[in-house]
Amino acid sequence: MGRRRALEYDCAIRDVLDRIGDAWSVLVIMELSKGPCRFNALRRVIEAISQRMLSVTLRNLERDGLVSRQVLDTSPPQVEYSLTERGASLHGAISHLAHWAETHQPGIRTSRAAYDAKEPIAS
Amino acid sequence: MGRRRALEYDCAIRDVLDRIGDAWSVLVIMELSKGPCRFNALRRVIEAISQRMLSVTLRNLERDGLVSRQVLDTSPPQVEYSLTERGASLHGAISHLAHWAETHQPGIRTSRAAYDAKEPIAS
DNA sequence: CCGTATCCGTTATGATACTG
DNA sequence: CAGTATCATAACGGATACGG
Repeated sequence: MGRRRALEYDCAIRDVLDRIGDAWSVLVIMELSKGPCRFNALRRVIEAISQRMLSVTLRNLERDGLVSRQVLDTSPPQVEYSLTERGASLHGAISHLAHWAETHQPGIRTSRAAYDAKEPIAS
Repeated sequence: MGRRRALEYDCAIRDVLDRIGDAWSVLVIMELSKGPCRFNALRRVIEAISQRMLSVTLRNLERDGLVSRQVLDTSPPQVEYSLTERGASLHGAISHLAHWAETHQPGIRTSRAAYDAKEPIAS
């Protein structure tokens, strides 16, 4: 079967990872932590994201109360997204992990290279 | 295309989430943080994990230098897994996120319920 | 401008069977 | 006990076209 929800496992951390473990949520949260942003503006910044995935990602974040959606009453209707207080606090927790990642990335890359060297593609 | 590596995005946090974002890595790290454990013992504890996924998960964690693998010279050969120092430090970073998750889970569930109530399955 | 709906290829993963 | 190989399948995500 697919990957998601392999186990409910009433573990709070799973709830969070199911949300931010995907490819885009973290990037969106990071971007919104700089300030409110409109849909297409986000698209331009994250550029590689498809319209569909940005839409899905934002909807999920909004559903969890991490992002708020504000429809502006302008001539071409605009929609502005921003982090809620909860989203901002999550951003803090993520930053902690991001700091760990930056600190250990060199070591991890070294480990990977060493591991791969021992197990060549062909046997 | 598939889900993984939608964007390389030279962002260290992605490297970490690509590793621990999956369903099992966090559970394995959590379990090993309690102390060394053998393969089938892990299987029993995490119970819902398939043999294949435990194998794959452990291999990836080992590749990143987060887990060490020790073959014991016993009659039926046994293999003991344990967190490396790096793995232990990641566990610390995860714990921080886990704490956030536990703190905010009730609020998130409330938000989800409210959101879903507004958008019924049938329109 | 801001999305949603559909189609469809790619990938992750469980089941099963087999090896050391 | 501790894995690996193969297969089938469900889920993910991009492209595209359309709607508000």
